[in-house]
Parts: sequence; C-alpha cells; structure tokens
Amino acid sequence: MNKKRTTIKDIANVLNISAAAVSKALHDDSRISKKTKLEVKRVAKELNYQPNHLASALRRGKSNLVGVIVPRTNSNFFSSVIEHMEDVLNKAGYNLIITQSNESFEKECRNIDTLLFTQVDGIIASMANETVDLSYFEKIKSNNIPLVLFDRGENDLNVDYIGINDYESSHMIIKHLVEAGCKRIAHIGGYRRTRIFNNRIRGYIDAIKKHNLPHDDELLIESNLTLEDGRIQMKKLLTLKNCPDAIYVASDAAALGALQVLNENNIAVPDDIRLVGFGNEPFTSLVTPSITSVNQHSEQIGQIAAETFLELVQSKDLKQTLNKKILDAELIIRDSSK
Amino acid sequence: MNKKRTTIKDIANVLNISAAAVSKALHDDSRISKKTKLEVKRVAKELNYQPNHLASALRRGKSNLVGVIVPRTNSNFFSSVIEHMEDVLNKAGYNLIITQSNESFEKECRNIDTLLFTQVDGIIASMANETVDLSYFEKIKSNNIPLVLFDRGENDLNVDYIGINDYESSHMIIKHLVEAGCKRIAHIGGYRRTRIFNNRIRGYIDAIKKHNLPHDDELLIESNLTLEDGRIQMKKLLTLKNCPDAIYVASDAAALGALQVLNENNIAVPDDIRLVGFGNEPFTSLVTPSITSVNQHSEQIGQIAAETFLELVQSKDLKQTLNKKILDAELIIRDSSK
DNA sequence: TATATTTGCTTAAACGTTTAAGCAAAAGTA
DNA sequence: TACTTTTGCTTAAACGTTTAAGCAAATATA
Repeated sequence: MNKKRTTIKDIANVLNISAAAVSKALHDDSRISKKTKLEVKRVAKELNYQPNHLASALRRGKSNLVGVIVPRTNSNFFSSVIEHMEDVLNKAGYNLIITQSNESFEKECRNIDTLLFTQVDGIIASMANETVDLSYFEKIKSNNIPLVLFDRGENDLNVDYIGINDYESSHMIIKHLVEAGCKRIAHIGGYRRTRIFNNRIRGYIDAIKKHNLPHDDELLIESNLTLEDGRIQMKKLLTLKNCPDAIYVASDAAALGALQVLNENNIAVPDDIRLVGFGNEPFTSLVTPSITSVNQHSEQIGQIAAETFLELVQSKDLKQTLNKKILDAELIIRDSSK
Repeated sequence: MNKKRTTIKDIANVLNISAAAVSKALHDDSRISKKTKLEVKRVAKELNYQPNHLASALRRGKSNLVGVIVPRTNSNFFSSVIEHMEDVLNKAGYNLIITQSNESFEKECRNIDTLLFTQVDGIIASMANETVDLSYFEKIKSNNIPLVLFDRGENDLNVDYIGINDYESSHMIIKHLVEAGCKRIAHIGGYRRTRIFNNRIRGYIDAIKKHNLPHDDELLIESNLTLEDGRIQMKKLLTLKNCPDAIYVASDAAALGALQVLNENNIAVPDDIRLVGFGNEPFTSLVTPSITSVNQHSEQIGQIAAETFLELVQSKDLKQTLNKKILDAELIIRDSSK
C-alpha cells in the first residue's frame, strides 16, 4: 500500500548511506566503490526505483525534452521525419513532444508558447504555410532555446536548416518531362512567400528557359496546394486556348486533384497530358495512373535534424556556425509521366 | 545580457514582497490584495516572466503532461483523434507527449517506459496490433497512473475505453450488401486476439446467419490488414471455385490492396464484386472506384477520451466506476458497393 | 617515517515553485 | 471598550535530485 514512489532517499536508508552517494552510484561516479554501486543498483531494482525526471531536470536546468512542431502529423513525410528524429533523440536520452499547427499561424504560436512553458531543451520545427510573421520564432531564439528548422524554413531567421534542394528538383522534373517530349509545361506551385515553393518556382522558370520552352504567365499558378486547389487550377488550365502537355504540381495532394479532373474529362494521362507531383506520398503509387513524384528523404531529414540539434546543445556556448544542409531529392517515375 | 530567466524571486525583489506573495498573486489567491495582484502581474509581464514548469510540477507532484501512444500518427484516424484530444486537454492546462509504436510491441513497451520516466499525469493509448502481453500496461496501472484506452482496447485490463461498436458496424455493412443483392459475402478481417477485430468477425458471422447467407470457412480470413495483406488475401479469394460477390475488409489499406487486385484482373467493382472497407481514410474517396467505408468518429473519440481522462484525475481517490463508451459508427456508401 | 595523494563517502546548499503555519494590522462585533 | 474575525502578508519547509566542498581513512611517495 505504498502510495509514494521510491526515491533515492529510500535506497539510501536501506543501505545506510547518504542520498548523495546513491545519486552518484546510479550515475557511475568514479568516487563511489564498485561494491556500493552494485548494492545501490540491486536495491534500486528491488524497490522498483524510477528516477524523478522533474527533480533532476529542475536541478540540472534541463528537461531532456525536445519540442517538435509540424504542420500536420497526418502526412507520410512528416510522420516519417518524426519517427527518425525520435530514433536518434531517444538514444541520446531525449524525449519528444510532438505538436501540430494544422498549417495555422495562430496554432503554431500557441504551440510555441506551450513548448516554452514545458521547458523543452530545444525545438525542431517545420513552419506552417500561413506563417509570415516570425516574431514567435524570434521569441524562441531570444529565450536562448536551440532551434532547428526543416523542410519549411526561413532564411531571415538565421537558424540551422535541413531540407532538400527544391530548385534542383524542379530542374530534374522539367528535364524528365522534356525528354518525354513535352513542349508546353505548366506549374501549379505554392505561394512564393514560402521559401521551398519559391525555390521550386525559380527552378521551374530557369529550367523552362534552359530548355528553350515557352515561359507563359498563364502556365505558372500559385495556390495553397490542397487537393481542391489542384482541381480548381487544373480546370482553369484546361480552359486555355493553348493547353499544356504536362503539369508539374508542387504537392501530391494537388496533383491528385488535377488527376481527378483530367480523368473526369477523359483526358488520357500520360498520353495527352503528363503529370508530376511532389512529396512521394503513398497514395501516389496507389491511384490510377500512379503519379510520378519526388522523394524528399524524410528518413535522412529526420535523422540529420536530430543530429543538428544534438550538436547545437553540445556546443551551446561556443559561437556556433550556421548549418544549412541541403539534400538532393530523388525523382520517382511512375505511369503518369511515362 | 541576462542569461538567467526571470523567477518569482526577481518579481518579489522588484516589489519588495516575498516570493510566496508573488506566487499567490499569480494564482489569484484570495488572501492577496487586488493592488498587489495587479502590480505583480504588471512586473511579471515587464520582466517577461515564464513560470518554471518543472519546479511547480515537482512541488505539486504533477507534470500536467499526458502521454499518448498510438500505433502510428500517419493515419487520418489517429491524427484526427490526437488533434481533438489536444483541443480538450490544452484547455484544461495539459500538454501532450505523442509517441508512436509503429504496431510494434517492443516499441510500445519502450514508449511506456519513456512516458513513465517523463512523469506524465496519465496515458491515453491505442494498443499495437502485436500486443498480447499486457504486463507493461499493468505497470502503468500499478504505478497509479490514470490510463484510458481507445479504439484498440483490451477487456482484461479493466480500464476506461472509448471506441465504436464494431459488432454493430459489421451488421450495418452486411445489411447494406444484402440489400444490394449480394448472396456470398467474404470477410478479410484482422486477428481475433485484437478485440475490435474479433468483434467485427463476430458481427460478420452473426449477420451472415441472420440473413440466411452461407457461412463458409473459406470466406473468413484473418490477416494483418496491411495493403499487401489485402492483395494476397484477395488473390486467394479469387481462386475459390465458388467466388464471393462481395468482400468486407476490416481496414481501408487492405481494402485498397484488394481493389488493386480486382482492377488488375479486370473484375468490375461494384458490378462483379462489391467492396467495403473500414476506417474512412481519405484515400477511399480518391481511388477509382471510390471505396465504401465506415466513419469511426475520430473527433468524438478524441474528445471523449480526453474528457474521460480528466474525470479520472479529478476523482482520483474515490473508487472510480469503469467507463466503457461505445459510439455508433457511420457507413459511408461510395461507388465500390453502389 | 613523514607527507602527499587518492578513495569513498558525507554534509549542505541549490534548482524555482507551492503551501502550511503564523503573525501583525485592520476591520468587525458586542 | 475589549473581544473576535478577516485581511494581507511573511517565514520556512518541502518536492527529489545534483553537486560543490570537505573530511577521514587508506594508500602511495619520498
């Protein structure tokens, strides 16, 4: 009927030594004898001792918690990133607090407050689409909390970043479509204020020029890239006098919307119009025809983001050099562009 | 250049009162004057005071953290449950630590250890498919930590549970298929050791009998319900001399696998074979033909699970009556069974 | 042998809160 | 007036751990 949990004091009482000695024994301090260490560990196990994480965190001034903010967990990319981040950080003794912003700036701000309140040792985040005002992220920095961004980053913040080479990815996609014989390629992109979408757009424009294809304003569209956006923008593209023969869509969800519209209008994919998405979400291989897409290496991004965070806390005082790690993405060619 | 964060002592010094008075003022204690409260709050804001969560948690013996364990976050059902749980719990002052087991028993055990180590005030979990050994969940109970299960529960554990009526859902599905004229209905289910899958199987068997349809052993299959399982089991069903005219699959992923095989074999859905999935994952409405499925009311489940947890902590000492809340599911009829 | 070093512990303070107990002054009551 | 009650604070201890400082005994060094 022992309501109370065992503490190091309980162990100390059993062995008639001080609580300090117990603490040191549990941490394998060199000034504690082998014999005492063994006895302490034995009693700890016997009494089912669980260290009080709050007390040690309070004393040591760190919580061993890392806050994670993602636009949503319900995406293969983000949940995979998180999984691999967790692997690395758990091994280093950190636990994760995962929060989702649902692409809302307001929710993101509340998440940041929550994480700061919870005394996390650092924050690894991917920004909401809506976010333009960076004051809340500045708040993290001014609280001296290590911050690492991935995928959705922001140059102005001057923090470590891990992402893929969006500019190059666009080049890769356009090259693939050109080689397949496409002459008129449209791009349904995100809003330029988000760095990754801006890079994809820049890559698209430069690649189009490089291959001497027409760079027509009506072929370049900005949107929120939801499935519904994909539908709307695809319908708009179909009304053009001079219809494109390929569409590069900056998200898989929007690409799926576009595909639905094409199917509904009995336009053959890839024969009449070729289609490429972005993100390599599982459903891209499940729909008919399967959608060509870009693998963003979520495993590596998660792992590297975690490692970057660890470097950051380990070298906290020394003036840190900025880390921007850009991975090459991989084009997964499927039926929609074959 | 103030490295240190502001504490209540700093506020106390500014106002020449005791730290205790500051603490009480911040908590609107009735024994502190209005004037002092206002001043304390003003100074707190001025100094950008952030309460040290660890210290207050240590002192009060509770962390205001709730641990969540789900098989995976990359599922619309679970991420939606989490989102709505978060809404309720944030309002009540709790934060979430989300962990995923990836359907692995081992990972689930490690997650439980992690959460206990982090001193969570309670755990809300949905069990991994693999889990049969309940000792780790018993460990939660024996640590006196409130435990609430949802979706994937377990009768033997005797803890609060929120889920849908799986047995009734099967009846609903069979009724729908019978009304559509089906005479020979197969079921690709999960393993009976998991309660929800057992209930779906029982519902299937009883409904089949009720409608005087043939209950053939070869029509009832147990599997892991992954997409690949759906493909394999569907191929097996197609080899039967007496082929079914409808398939009820206990997960959307497996239903999709089955659909792929049917499409590849040029078997018309729904004309030759009708298909029903379970879970109402977004892709069910996106594939061709769209898949009839069951909406599990993730929003309500998340909300009720959170509320159940709150009831549990509020009435911790009084002998708690067991809460099992079973919601009615909703059949979403789509092209695959029309 | 006398002195220095190492070993193995102890004591006590600290981390930032909360809270029980207490005390003086103000306000209320008879 | 003399008392009780209320108000508005303070003091001090506690939560469970870590850690700097210190001290005696054992061991090494000269």
